[in-house]
Amino acid sequence: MVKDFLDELNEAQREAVINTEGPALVIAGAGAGKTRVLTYRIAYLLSRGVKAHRILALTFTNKAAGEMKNRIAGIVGEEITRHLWMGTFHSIFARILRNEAEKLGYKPSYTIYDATDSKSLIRSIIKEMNLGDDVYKPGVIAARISAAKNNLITAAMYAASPELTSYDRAVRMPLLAEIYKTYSARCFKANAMDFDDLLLNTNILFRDFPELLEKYRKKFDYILVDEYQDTNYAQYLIVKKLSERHKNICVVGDDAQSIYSFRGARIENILEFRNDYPEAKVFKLEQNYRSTQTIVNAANTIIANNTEQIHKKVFSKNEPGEKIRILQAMTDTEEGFMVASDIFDRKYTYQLRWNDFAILYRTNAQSRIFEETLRKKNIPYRIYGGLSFYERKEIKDILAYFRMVINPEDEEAFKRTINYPKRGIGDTTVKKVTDIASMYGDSSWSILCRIDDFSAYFNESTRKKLTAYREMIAGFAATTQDMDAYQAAREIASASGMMKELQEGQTPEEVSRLENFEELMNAIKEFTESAKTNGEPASLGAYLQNVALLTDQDTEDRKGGDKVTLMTMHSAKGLEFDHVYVTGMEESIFPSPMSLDNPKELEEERRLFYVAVTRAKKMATLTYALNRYRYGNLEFSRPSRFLKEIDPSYIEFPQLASRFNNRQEKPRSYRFDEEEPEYSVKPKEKKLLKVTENRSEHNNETYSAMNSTLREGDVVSHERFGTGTIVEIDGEPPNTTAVVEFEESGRKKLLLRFARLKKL
DNA sequence: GGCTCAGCACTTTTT
DNA sequence: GTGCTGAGCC
Repeated sequence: MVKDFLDELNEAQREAVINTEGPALVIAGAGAGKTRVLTYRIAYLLSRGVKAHRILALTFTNKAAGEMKNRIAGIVGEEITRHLWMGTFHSIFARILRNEAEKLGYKPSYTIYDATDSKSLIRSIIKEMNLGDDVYKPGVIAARISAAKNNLITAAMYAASPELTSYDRAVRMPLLAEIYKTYSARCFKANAMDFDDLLLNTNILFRDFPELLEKYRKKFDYILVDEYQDTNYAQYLIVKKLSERHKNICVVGDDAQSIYSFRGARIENILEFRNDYPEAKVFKLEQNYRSTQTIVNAANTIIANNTEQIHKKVFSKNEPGEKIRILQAMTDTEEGFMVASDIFDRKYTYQLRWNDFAILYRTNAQSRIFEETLRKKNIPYRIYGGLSFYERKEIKDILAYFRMVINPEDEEAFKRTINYPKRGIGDTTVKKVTDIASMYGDSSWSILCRIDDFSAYFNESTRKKLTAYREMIAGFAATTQDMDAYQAAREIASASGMMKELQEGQTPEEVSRLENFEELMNAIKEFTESAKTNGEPASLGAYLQNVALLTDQDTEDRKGGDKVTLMTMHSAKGLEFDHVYVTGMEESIFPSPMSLDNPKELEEERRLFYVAVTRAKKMATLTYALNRYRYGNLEFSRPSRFLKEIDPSYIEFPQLASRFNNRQEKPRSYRFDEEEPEYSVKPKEKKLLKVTENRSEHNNETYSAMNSTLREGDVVSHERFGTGTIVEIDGEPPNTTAVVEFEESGRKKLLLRFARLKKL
């Protein structure tokens, strides 16, 4: 069996798999089979008798961990795979911190504050300190605190650092250290950790409790880290400490794909790996199996403009493939239509699925226009990013109830649930409660527990309402004690009035909120069932432990269906699509204006471009608009400098050719005129053309209702194909489909533009 | 206490 | 164009 899967690897991959002892650095170019090496290396370890629970594999996303687990399970079986310690840094160390929380003064039931919770807490601290949030911007402060934590700088260390504090004075935020201190204290009091605390506290745990460090050192015989170029200092140190004894540490990554420095990732970790482990074996995976030669070569010419990198020669033995297309649009709206029509045409010309296409952009704000244009063309799409599922208000609201039940000291959950649904406890009352709480250095919950001590502050009816709330939460804790997560969630949702509130909604937004709520319930149900089958705890508390660390990617995926993917270039990392559109290739967008004054940041933008282009398997299309709406008004923008960095021999400008050959004034996004794709439609493979009723002024085309006047057998003419006969019409408007047999060539063709048919 | 409306600020990427 | 906040009114 071992031999079987080793045979599927190339020389470099195999070496990286079987050299399991001692430090190893695997430099994996884009599409070079990085995940493959990781999974096989783990499978190989298991096949050599290493116990699954002694392997620690750290990834960057839940999705990566999940995929790897599936693939390993496919080789060695699910039962063994289940015992692997495989997950994101955050989830693995959250789990370890659950076990050891008390050492640091936390309870095992601690809550994880997500970015929204952190920001909201910071906002309220700023307010309490009577600082203007125009100077002390919560977002900026959250980023500063996060950066400090990623570099293991605690609040006390921060305040003691002349460098940091003088910087803060220079940017007119002298009290930042103070805010950081209060923030940390509040989190601690609320028995809550934010994302960065999970890593910071793990480090503190290992620093202050050497016997614990020893315990985990002995526990994990082999450590593997995926996407090592994206690790920050806190993560680096944890891994370094854990592997210090046996040094069986294998890190896999690609310095050319390091794109997360803004949130603390240090490309140096991978560049300088050999400084820490001079004896490390280095494996370079240079053959790209994903993309055409053109794409790989073009990407190489892009990244060659960077200075800081590990030398490697990525190559492809796939077909040369088509050139990279660069398309120009007059406006951002036209860019949207251009991309949408191009996808539409390609899909029906080449019989593709919507799944084969992805539209990538630099900022989430750009997604709106693509959503609109795709919708107008009835093209199904799936959008990632923006507000993630778990960040939606209705989801956070209901989760806040669960949090209150599990950890009633959770202040952010308290603020969310105290008056939602409305129960007559207004802002004034809430503020009084939280003020008293911070005065006593206590949680709001504990104030509610002895509310009658504060009759001077609250009149009787208010006290009654507060008590009713307290009893409701305490009641939930009691009644759901022996329930599984799903039963408990249902119970709390209906008894709290949340269900009723959601069901009463009439507007489309409210209906969608209810749908989201039901989706959450499904997710909880799934969690409960899978936990039960695996013999793991299925309680609400167990569910809550993971949920804060989930992103929507796993849930969105499940919806499935054949859809075009829309996402930022960042979130596209690790994915691949046949056809990729990299949009907004403009100086004012990409590279981001924020990066222009810093060569390092500019290099990171270039790596991001590299990542985006190398997502494409068959064809990459780069688009830009000459004018773009930026919050209100139209602004002029120039093509991105990155476009000029690609070796010209790999790119083409189809619009220019088209205009020339075809006397067409409009920029055209497809090369209809050059080589007509040949489609002899055999009866069984007949795929049908979808025609929509949408109208687009922009490309002066109408997908019209005239389809309803055409019948099978009608003789029609087409501006380019000549005359032909309709052999089949299927479906109801607006989704009518048709196949036409053209006389001229004697073969059947699918049409790109149904509306171009004229009945004769 | 709760609702509505006007004005404002915002756009880099996210575990 | 959007989403949040705060003032003003019921």
